[in-house]
Amino acid sequence: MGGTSNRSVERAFKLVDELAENGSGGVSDLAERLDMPVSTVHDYLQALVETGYITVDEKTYQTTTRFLEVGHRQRHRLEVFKAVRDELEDVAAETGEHATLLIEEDDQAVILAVQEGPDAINLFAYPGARMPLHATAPGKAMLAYMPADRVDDIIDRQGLVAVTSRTITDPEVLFEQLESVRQQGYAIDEGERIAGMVCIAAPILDKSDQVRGSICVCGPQSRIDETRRNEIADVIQRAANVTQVNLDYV
Amino acid sequence: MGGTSNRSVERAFKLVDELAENGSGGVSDLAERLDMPVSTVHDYLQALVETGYITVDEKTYQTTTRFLEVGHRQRHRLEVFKAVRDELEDVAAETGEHATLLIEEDDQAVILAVQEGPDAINLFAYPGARMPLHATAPGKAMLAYMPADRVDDIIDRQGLVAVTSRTITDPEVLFEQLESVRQQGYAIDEGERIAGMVCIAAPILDKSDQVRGSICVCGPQSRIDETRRNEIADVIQRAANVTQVNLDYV
DNA sequence: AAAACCCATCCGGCAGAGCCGAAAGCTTTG
DNA sequence: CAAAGCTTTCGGCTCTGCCGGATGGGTTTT
Repeated sequence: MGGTSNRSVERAFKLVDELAENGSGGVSDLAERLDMPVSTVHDYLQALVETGYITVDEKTYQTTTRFLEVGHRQRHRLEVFKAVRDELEDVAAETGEHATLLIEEDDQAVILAVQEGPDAINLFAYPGARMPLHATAPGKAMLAYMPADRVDDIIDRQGLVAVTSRTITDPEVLFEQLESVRQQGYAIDEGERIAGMVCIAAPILDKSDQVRGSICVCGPQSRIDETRRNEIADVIQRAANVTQVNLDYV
Repeated sequence: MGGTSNRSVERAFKLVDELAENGSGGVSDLAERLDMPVSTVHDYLQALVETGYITVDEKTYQTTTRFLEVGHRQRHRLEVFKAVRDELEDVAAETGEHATLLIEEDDQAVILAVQEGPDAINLFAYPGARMPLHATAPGKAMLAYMPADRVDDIIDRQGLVAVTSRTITDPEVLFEQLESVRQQGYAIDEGERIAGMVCIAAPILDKSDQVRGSICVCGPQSRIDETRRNEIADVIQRAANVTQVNLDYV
């Protein structure tokens, strides 16, 4: 752990994180929350406001819409996003459940887009939401198509942390499942991340068989029985295939 | 202009901006783009990666989905956003045009949400897009319900910059229009921001008559004649009223 | 296969920038 | 109107960000 990190950068983003996580606040309020000297926090907020990423109103600081903009632009640069867009809508319509697009980023699965019952009540599915790869259907779908040593590395770095009582924590079991994902063409998760929730996901591959993301459908266990699972699996696999074709045209 | 700004913070975000604006890049690539020493850029990127807002893949740096997440969270903390959501969808459906929700931030109008023809081809309407208040219907709708001295301040700081040949550049004319906005209850812009584009917008007020945002419908001039304008104005005013009621329940 | 080149990365000493205690302004509260 | 609680300013000491140069891996050129 070299710790080459630049202290100012670290602190600036600590402030951003705090504002993003727990909402707006005043100078001394934030100073206390982060256990920093008031004047220091003041200096940083000043600097951050000048960047345009933070704004003040009535001595209350908060994040600006610049984050939305940057996030949005990044998303548009990702080919998968463009390639999947229409498909995702279809999937949501055909299954009647939440359909999401995920990618892998820094050893985690991240939601890029959500379709149906937008970002409404669902606290777990919003753009930018991160989750462990091994504890979700889309994560497993992506792992299944990564080189084995890459998977080993991820397990090394992240561990197989249990999120619910059903999360896979044994590497053996994980590798077995990845094998069957490769055979079936889709992954499934039953309460491994959220109790009572079933997710079914298919990987999105490009023409050189690199994983680019995953399409996922989630719903309450009660609503998704054996036959519905097969239906859903069909729908998302078709969508993933179409996406793959689209990718080549982007 | 004291310039109290913290150099490290400034530089860190300059890098973020560059990556957001012109896409990913390597160390020396970015060093050149920003005219900074390579080793310095390397240090900053290192620090930024540690924050989780930037990621490296194959020596190529880019923004992460954290921006999406932060932007998303902010949006959810804004009451207007929640209050307007269903309405916006209805507006888009009823008018068949792009419907957007905007707020004021740092003397500018910013798009918070877009409905219909999602964030597709429309390069001008995406979440986070910023525009001058005086050159757009939603901007004028919001200005009309701000205290006069606030409007003066904004004109002082931002000026009435011409975006197209039809943009209002005369304060007198602007104030006249704001008056008629107050009488009609909605604002209109004909090619003042984008040539050939008509926008109609209604302000969203809370119970103490503070402006909280604006609902806007845009479309090509050719498609929106006199009668359609009135229809649209009715639809968005109704939506704005419902939103106002919703605001009290949030 | 050696040489030339282009990268990212490491190193380390110096200057200047970040740091924060203390004091000064502003509002709000009792 | 005093007191409390906030933001903001100030300024000198110290630490840290800075960047030229060295290192080394990787690729292309000769």
